[in-house]
Amino acid sequence: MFPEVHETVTDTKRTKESENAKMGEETRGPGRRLHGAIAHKLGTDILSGKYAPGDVLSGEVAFAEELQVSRSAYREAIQVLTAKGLVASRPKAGTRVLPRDRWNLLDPEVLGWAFAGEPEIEFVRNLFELRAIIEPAAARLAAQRRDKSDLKAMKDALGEMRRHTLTTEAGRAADRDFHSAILHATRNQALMVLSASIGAAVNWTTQFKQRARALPRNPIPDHARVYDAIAAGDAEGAAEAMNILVDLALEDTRSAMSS
Amino acid sequence: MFPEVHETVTDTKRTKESENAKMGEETRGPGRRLHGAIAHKLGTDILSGKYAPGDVLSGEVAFAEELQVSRSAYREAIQVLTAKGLVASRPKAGTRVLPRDRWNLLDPEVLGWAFAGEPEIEFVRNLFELRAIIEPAAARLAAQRRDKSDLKAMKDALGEMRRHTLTTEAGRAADRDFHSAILHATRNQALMVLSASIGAAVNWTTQFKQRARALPRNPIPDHARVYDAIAAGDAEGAAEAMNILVDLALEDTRSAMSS
DNA sequence: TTCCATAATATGTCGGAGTAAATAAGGAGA
DNA sequence: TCTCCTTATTTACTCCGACATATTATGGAA
Repeated sequence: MFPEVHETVTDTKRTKESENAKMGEETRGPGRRLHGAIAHKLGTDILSGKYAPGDVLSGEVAFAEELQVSRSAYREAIQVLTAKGLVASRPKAGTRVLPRDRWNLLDPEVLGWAFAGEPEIEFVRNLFELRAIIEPAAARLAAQRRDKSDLKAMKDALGEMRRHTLTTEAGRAADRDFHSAILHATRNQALMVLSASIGAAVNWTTQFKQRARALPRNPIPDHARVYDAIAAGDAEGAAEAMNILVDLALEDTRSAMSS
Repeated sequence: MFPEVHETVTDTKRTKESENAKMGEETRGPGRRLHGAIAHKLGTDILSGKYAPGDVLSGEVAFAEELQVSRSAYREAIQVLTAKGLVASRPKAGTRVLPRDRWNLLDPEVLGWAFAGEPEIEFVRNLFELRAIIEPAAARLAAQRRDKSDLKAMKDALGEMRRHTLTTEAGRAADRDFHSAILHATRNQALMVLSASIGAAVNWTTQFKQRARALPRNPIPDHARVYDAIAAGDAEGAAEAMNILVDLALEDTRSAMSS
């Protein structure tokens, strides 16, 4: 769609926001390819609700032209979105956004797109609920299966957490490392994959907390209790301590988001 | 690399296995596009271990030629695998298989590729462990949040299960519907997404059980107990009943796989 | 030996042409 | 008038060949 001849305004909602993309500049971070940038843009647009489930995107040629990219790059981006269950395309019918229950919401990249804008509070609650299910169970397994290297990783992360606060990136990284070490000690691949998703979500929600206000609570003692139970091989104690930890985090986030 | 002047046989491993693919025939089921077929082939090859983490695939032109497909189709397939965390490609360095902990193992399609061949028994155990964590918690939430339509869906699925056995596709579908209805009643998007993965895994493992021998146990009473507890709003009872159900399924699968 | 300019190589992007599939339109037959 | 089959048309799908870009390897100068 060359701006000077936009006579084919066949689709519904293109008119008002034609000051669109032009890609390949600010949206395209370093190291990210063009098709990756397109996928990121479309992904965030879909997750933010700009394109709702059931909507059919404009055709390949039109949309690629609109974004000022080649059809190849656009198509490769669409394949990415298709792989994550966000869209599906068929000849003649076009490319349409799939219903939400088809989205791979636990895909790390999709989660990133969801949190790129303002995520729905309901979805954040869902993630915390999942975390409240997974992590105590993981702590229980970790207490049964951990070895010395696992304990060392947890202890190191705990030490890092003592040196920084959750308001710093280093502190959040240490927090993630601690939880990641626990997941790793479960020796369960599937749980570890969830670790990537949950860890990312936890990271973003702690950023929320930081945005709202400084953290009132000192998280070290709660984490230390989890570590002690795992080190002692106390499965039920580890599960219970982790339960408390997650509940407190949920509490903090809830009050932060209501402010 | 024009076919009539193929004197440049620079790559390493083309010689011995040149009787390879030719795609677009038996591997390409109806409704599946060419790039989807390529992604399926490469995905199963990676999950089966034919390409191990760290391996670098032959170059685009060479591999596309080997599969007798265009570079475009091959590239789109690679984008799919990249989106699922199986591979990553960089200019000059080539496309290499990522370590296992980067794979999105809970992606339904990836799970399908994993079960296309003979899945590692350890991985199946991991999935059941995850299921044993998720489903009782889901049943607990479902008991608290279900409405009439949820109960009707469960009841219908239960009725279907009574009419068929798990040796038939209809019976397995009913079993999946029952568990899916419970997940849906939790009102938790993240849990529902896991439903797709777990449901698929359960389906494939029940197929395993069937392959080994006919099911000895009648699954109806166990399922009915879960339903009764959810219908009664008994959260702890639902969790406990589901716990038993998952344990029994694990038991059956374990004995079937050891035979 | 170290460092920087240069070349080599593989992925990335582009534009265009043609194929195949799914829907819509139209016409023949009942 | 309705049904069914044929035909058009639209759209995604595939292919091709070329060029751009990024990264590594190479080789020469300091």
